[in-house]
Amino acid sequence: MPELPEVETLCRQLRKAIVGRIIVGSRIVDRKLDHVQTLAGERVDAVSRRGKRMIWSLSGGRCLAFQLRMTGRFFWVEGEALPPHTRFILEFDSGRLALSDPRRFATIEHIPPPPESAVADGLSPLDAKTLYAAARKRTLPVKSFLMDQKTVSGIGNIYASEILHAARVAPRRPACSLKPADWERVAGATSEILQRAVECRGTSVSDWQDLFACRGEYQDHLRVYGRAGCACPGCGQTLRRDVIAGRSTFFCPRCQK
DNA sequence: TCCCATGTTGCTAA
DNA sequence: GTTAGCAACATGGG
Repeated sequence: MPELPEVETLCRQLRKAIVGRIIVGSRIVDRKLDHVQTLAGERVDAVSRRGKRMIWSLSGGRCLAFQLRMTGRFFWVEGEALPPHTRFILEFDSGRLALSDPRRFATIEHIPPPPESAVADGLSPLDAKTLYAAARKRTLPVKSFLMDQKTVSGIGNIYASEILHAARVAPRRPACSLKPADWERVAGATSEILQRAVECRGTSVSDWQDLFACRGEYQDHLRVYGRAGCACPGCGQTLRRDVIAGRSTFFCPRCQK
């Protein structure tokens, strides 16, 4: 799915577009979403985010939680034409919101207001000591550790490679083998990269688009993702692609130790 | 035709 | 208990 920066981009845009507004009507296009109850008459009181999950607080007291997974996108629609692969439509008096999702992996859930989460969000400052402690007994590759959402939420496949390159840590190292100094660099790189990516409205390596169908710009700042065979921007060594836990992983074999 | 894809879950086996 | 590996979900692009 979109990773944290892409979901954060949507949250910021949606806050301006729909918070305080009443849902006039909702329409389910994809029967996989038949369980979503009617939303007509509810007001959207807040739009928030937990990692890659977006949560709307509704005036009725409940919340709607969206997981966009791989290809879910929200588009603001002012004319008649709906985007391709529209699965769900929400109508406001100011316009319509379409959930488009070619692969149909996205999920929508009605949930009670969620309690405060114990998991650190990738956009908030991370504490290196907490990461070190959480990884102490974990032998899985540090890249998988960063992506598993249980310690830090929001990091996906693209940003995991970027973060580890910036922190000069080899992705296959067991999580428990990182020293406190390594975690300091990982923590710093995570905040820095995710914040930059939010400022760029995400990464459009394939087809990511924001609420207004604009591409992000962080793909112009990627240093390793998708660049196997290219020179490492740090040292000039040829970048490699390996598969870790079934996912493409890009790294520099010289400057990442 | 084959392989790949920004995610998550659940199964099996080591 | 932990982890690796795989399949599943479903579709489109190169």
